[in-house]
Amino acid sequence: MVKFLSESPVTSADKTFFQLRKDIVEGNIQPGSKLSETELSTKYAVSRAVVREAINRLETCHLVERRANVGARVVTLTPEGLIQLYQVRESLEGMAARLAATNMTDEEVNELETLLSEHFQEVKEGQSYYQEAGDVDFHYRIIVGSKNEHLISMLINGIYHLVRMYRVQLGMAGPRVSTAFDEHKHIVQAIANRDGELAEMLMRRHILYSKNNIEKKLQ
Amino acid sequence: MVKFLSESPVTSADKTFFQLRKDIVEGNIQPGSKLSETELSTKYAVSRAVVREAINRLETCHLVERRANVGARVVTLTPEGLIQLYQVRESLEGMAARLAATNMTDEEVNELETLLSEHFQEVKEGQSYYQEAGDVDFHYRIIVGSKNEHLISMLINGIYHLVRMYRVQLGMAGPRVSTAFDEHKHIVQAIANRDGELAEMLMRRHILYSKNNIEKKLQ
DNA sequence: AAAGCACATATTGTCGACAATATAGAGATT
DNA sequence: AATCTCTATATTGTCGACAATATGTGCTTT
Repeated sequence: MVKFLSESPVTSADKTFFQLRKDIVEGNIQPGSKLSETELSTKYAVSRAVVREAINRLETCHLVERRANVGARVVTLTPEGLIQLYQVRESLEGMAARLAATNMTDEEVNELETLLSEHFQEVKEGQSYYQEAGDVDFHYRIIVGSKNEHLISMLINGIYHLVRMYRVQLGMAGPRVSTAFDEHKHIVQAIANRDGELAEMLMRRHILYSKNNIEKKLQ
Repeated sequence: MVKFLSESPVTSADKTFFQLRKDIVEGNIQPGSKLSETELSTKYAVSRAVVREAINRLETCHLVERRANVGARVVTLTPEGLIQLYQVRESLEGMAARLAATNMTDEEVNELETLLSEHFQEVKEGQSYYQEAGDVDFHYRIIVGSKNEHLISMLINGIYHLVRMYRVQLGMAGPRVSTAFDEHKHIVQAIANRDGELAEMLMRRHILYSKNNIEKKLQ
């Protein structure tokens, strides 16, 4: 169950994949830049086969684009891409919230409420540097709480890293601080009331606002 | 644009991937069975590296599950899995229909209407053996018509092959013939009227009915 | 007899080398 | 001068061999 959150690399290809993904998402490897297999294999001190496997996995995350016999490049971010990404995210996370309202155990709901109050303390004390981690954790729990494997996989393996990449590239460390917190609170209330429809609607709005906020930065 | 429909294999790993996917989806390789790398490499006359890459891609389609140092098995189908799959499909294809109503060109809408009338002829003449291909084509066009790359990729690379696999395993060659046709007709009308909300709702119902139909077979 | 341990075996993970392909640049041609 | 062709080079695709790991078998021990 927690396997989605604590990805523990067991194989060398795993480690290389996680490292590369981190480097791309956090901007250490620039969008549009080429991923040379030989270069990376010397850099990370592994064989080319390992790097190839890592790049293949990055491709399925939509973090790199690969052309046969040519190579892989880190995706370039575009305003259209951001809009399309948030369209999908709105739909999927809305669905996750709806399912979570039905499928989360009482204990999981309690933990979500605890997380929220911790979050509240941090916001009150102005510890905005915990923001991103807190926000990611909040969304993660609801996604996992949906108990739908396909949904979980698409969001956590696919969408989320791209979202983070956009945030980093646009220089937005965390989400909108105080307003986002209120939105989180209402979503949790709806889930605690087992009101799936409301939870979905609130989550969709929450993500829509978030998109609008990011779009402002883009222009 | 058409790249999603006409996947042309250029590399040896591509061909192996397509072949394996076909064999799994069409039931030539049974659910739950082990995919031995050495065995497959002799069977398809390619190196183990090629087979490994193909299996990796199958894993990202959720057609096989892999455990490190142990190997890959074809997924086993469960009633819960089917329900979760159709939950996601309902949401995503509903979204696709909504976006298609906005983003399809007039020409694409015309082609969709043409396809539908061809389909109608076939149903009238009782050529139900064209059913599945026609149904798949219908859904494909709307998905591609959404013009959302993420959505297209998730549905066509991920969901659809699993759906087909369930259909084959449950012995349902095509979808429900006559009623499904009417549903298709209404969806196209909504798209032609550029009524995204209605198109989404009708598509969701269409998939819901389809799910109910399959669930009956499961018990 | 059941449980635990050690070892043999088969499978996956990793590696370096070779083959096939794309790209850039020099030279030839109009 | 511009374009085309050919070649050299670098990169990716493929392969077979070796290393590391998991699993099953037989033995030992209680």
